[in-house]
Amino acid sequence: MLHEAAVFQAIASPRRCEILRLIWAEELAAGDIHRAMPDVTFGAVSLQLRQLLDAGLVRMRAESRSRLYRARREALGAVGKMLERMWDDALWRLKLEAELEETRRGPRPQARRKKKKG
Amino acid sequence: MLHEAAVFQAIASPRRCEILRLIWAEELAAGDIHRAMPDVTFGAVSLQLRQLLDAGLVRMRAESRSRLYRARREALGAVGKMLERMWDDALWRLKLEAELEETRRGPRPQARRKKKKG
DNA sequence: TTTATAATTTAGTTTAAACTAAAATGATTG
DNA sequence: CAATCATTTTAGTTTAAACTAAATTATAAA
Repeated sequence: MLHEAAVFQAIASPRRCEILRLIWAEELAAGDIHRAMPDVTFGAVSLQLRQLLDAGLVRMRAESRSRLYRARREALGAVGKMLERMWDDALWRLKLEAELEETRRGPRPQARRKKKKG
Repeated sequence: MLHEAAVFQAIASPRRCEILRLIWAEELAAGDIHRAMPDVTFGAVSLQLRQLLDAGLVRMRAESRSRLYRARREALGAVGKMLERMWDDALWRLKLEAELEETRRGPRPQARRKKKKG
């Protein structure tokens, strides 16, 4: 297991958390990660990836011209579990927000109705 | 349970972690906390305490002129467990370091000897 | 070898956090 | 009430993190 202080420091940045989330379940190239966060430069993403790598929170392997990153979930231990819960909560919030939006466009149903799919 | 992002942010600072450690097992007045970290001003300590309070990581109660703080261990959940482990490790490191120091002043004993007290 | 692609690194800038010194608050004592 | 103590708050400074733009490295394709 990693030195917790380093882990806390690493995940304190929303940017690094977002990167971790992106490469939590799949391996992505640095460029893919950057495309998912177009509000910053490629350089900025690369620097954060380096920090995560130095902290031991992600793995990297070179494939042809690309460098593929993925989270070292096993190294994150309990912090990882908490990140997952946080991300799940975010999804839940989005879902909730969508439902709230729906209610704003029509009368609030008495009881939960089966949603029409689509 | 608290919003994890806020917890991560709060514990990312070594100063705030140190404060949490001080008030983990006992209630301390702001002034006591400051006396334990004389490298910063009272004002600085007070500001960090306010952050911890706003983040919901500590409780405060006023008693006479003092304000007594203590960690809300229950609110910290798994992060709290990790902090504890981190602090235990620190103690262990100190102990180890002391033993190493001892070996530098004399021949390394074959097996652990009972320490002379004082 | 030249050109293009993928990423990293560097140097300098912006931004935010932590801090200090001093002023303000609020309870307690004389 | 004034004086003191414990603490907080404010305004301004220092320091560190994140960022950008541009230069650099490394791989692959033409």
